[in-house]
Amino acid sequence: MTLEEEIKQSKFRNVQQKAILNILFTSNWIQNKQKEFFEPFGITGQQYNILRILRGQHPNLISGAEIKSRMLDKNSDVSRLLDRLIGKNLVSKSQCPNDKRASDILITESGLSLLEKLDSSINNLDTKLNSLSEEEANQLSTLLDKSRD
Amino acid sequence: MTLEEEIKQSKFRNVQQKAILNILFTSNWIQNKQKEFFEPFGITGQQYNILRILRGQHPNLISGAEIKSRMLDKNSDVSRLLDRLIGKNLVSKSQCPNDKRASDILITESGLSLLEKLDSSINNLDTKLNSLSEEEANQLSTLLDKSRD
DNA sequence: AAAAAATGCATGTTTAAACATATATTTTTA
DNA sequence: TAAAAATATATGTTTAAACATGCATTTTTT
Repeated sequence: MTLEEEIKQSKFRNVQQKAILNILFTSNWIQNKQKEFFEPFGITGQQYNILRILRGQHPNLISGAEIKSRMLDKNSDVSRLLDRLIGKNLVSKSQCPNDKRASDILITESGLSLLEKLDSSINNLDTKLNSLSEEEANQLSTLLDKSRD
Repeated sequence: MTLEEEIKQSKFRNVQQKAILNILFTSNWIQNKQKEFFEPFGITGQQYNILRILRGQHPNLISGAEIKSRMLDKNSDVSRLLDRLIGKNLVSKSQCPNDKRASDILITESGLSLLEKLDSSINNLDTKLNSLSEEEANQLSTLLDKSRD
C-alpha cells in the first residue's frame, strides 16, 4: 500500500514534503510491528535498544551518558529506562570509581540470555520489516543520511 | 552526519536492519525539528496533522474516525487530541444528525488563520527537513513504500 | 587555588500516550 | 424483527514521555 492510500491523501506541497510524511508514517509502522514482536518478551523497543548497546559493549562498563549518545531517540529518559531494566534484573548499575558522578552500567547474565532468545527470531523481524534488496536498502540509507544534511 | 556517526555504531546485522534504524533515527530527528518549529504557535506536530486534514476537507464536515484513518500515527487518541484543539478554539464539534454516534468536526476561523500564519514559513521547514532533489525525494518515497510491502 | 562552567545523574511535576472498557447507536445476520 | 456484531466515541487507569530543576562532582578558566 502506498503512502497516498495509507493516509488517503493525494496532493502534497512538494515531493520533499511527501518524503517526510512517508518517513514519519513508515517509522510508526515499524514501531508498531516491533511492539508486537517484543511484547511476549516483556520489553519495549527502547529497552531492547539499550540492551543491544550494552551487549555490544559487554563485558566493558559504560555510563548512562554514553548510552544516551548511542540511542536512536536522543531525548530518551535513560535514567528511568535503566531503572525499569534494573527492576527486571536485565541490567546492573554501580557507581563509577573514577568519576563519582557517573554510573557503570552492565548487562546481566539474565539480560544476555534474553537477547539470545530474541536473536533466533529477530531475523524474521528484519525481513518482515524490510523487504528491500541489499542494493535498495543501501540506497535508502544513503538517501536518509542525505536528507538530514 | 551518517547514521554510523550519529549512533556510534559501525556494525549492523544486515543492510536491511541498518535501513530500519536509519528510518527510526531520521523520524526522531524530523520530529525534533518540527517540535521546535511549532512550539511558538502553541501546537504539536500531531495537532498540526489534524488541522491540516480538517483544512483539506473544509468546509465539509468530517468524523473523528475519518480523521483517524488519515493520520500518520494510526494509534492516535483522536478523541482527546480533538478535545485539546477545541480547548484552543481551533476546532469545533457537533453531533452528526445522520449518525448519532458520530461527531461532525470542523476547523474554526481561528484554526484556519493559524494555518495561514504557518503557511508562510512552512516551506522553510520543508527545505530544512529535507535537502534532497526532486528525483531523490521521489526515489526515497518509492523505497519506503516498497519496504513496507 | 578559587570561581565559574560543565557534566552526569536523579527526581518532581505536568502532560500525553497506551490500553482497556463502557455506552449509545447503527448495521448485519439469522 | 429480534439478536448479534460492528461502529463511533468517551473516559478511566496505568504507564511513560517531556520538561524543568537540583545536587554532587569534575573540568575549565582566571
